[in-house]
Amino acid sequence: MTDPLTRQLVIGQPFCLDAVLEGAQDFRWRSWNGWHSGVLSGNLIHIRQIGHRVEYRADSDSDLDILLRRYFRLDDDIAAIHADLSSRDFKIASLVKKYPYLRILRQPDPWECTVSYICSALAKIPQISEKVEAIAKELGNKIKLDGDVRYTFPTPEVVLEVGPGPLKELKLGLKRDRKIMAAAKRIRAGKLNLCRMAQPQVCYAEAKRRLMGCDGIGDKIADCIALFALDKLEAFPVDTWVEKAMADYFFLCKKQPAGDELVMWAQDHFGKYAGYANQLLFHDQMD
DNA sequence: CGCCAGGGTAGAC
DNA sequence: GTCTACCATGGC
Repeated sequence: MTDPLTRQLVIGQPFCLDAVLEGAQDFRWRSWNGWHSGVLSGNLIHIRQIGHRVEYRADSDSDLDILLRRYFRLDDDIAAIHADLSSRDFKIASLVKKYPYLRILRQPDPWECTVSYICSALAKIPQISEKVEAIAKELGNKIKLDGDVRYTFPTPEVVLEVGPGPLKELKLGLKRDRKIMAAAKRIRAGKLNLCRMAQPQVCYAEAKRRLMGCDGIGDKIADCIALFALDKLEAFPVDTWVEKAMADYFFLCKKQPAGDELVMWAQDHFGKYAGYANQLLFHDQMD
């Protein structure tokens, strides 16, 4: 093992790491000794912002610049996205001004994202985080950086190999253990190819349909996975918070459509970046 | 103790 | 299509 490396990533656009990670829909970031500690694609990474750059430390020789640029979606023209959303809706325009640094992340492991959102049902954010971390600690590999100890997230193969016992013992609740096993089986059977679904040639509708083919994955969880890990920016996850925000801002005097109808209304109203609008509405409710 | 929480499902109308 | 009970655990 080589010594840890310290590098700096040049951002080249308005960016605030603390704001990005605070609003991030990724449950694996921790504070550690003045750094943000996270596990990305099996790498333990420490990051912090220095001026207009992001400084990071990691053990890997692999090109983490590319990984982080993809993760933070620095390839998005965020100014153009904000302009497009603002021109479509007055409320969203005000939220863009209020939270200019909020971003969607492109999570590198759609399987981890899937398990995370299966864990998210009827749970608070710290509880979701604890469940995901418990799974990693139980079945992942230990990784260290400086004095920090974390765990990689186990692949579906590992989850299948150890069988249903370990997840059951974690007492995840609401049949979450069985739902995770079921999703892993669909991946093994080739019925759920998450990596292929992350490609642009697989459209949002197909990705969502395939995700919902899993027992325990409905509209909301499918939209979360599509938005945060499968690069489908028109996805619009409707949870209790977003539903309330929509009722307050857009359906005060009208009857609010339910389920899929509301998602389609949002996609028509907000356009191809509906996911960013969703992120703004959700974050504002949390705030 | 009672209540509710980033959902999903099956069974009842 | 819409409503309801149920699934389980932890925090308040």
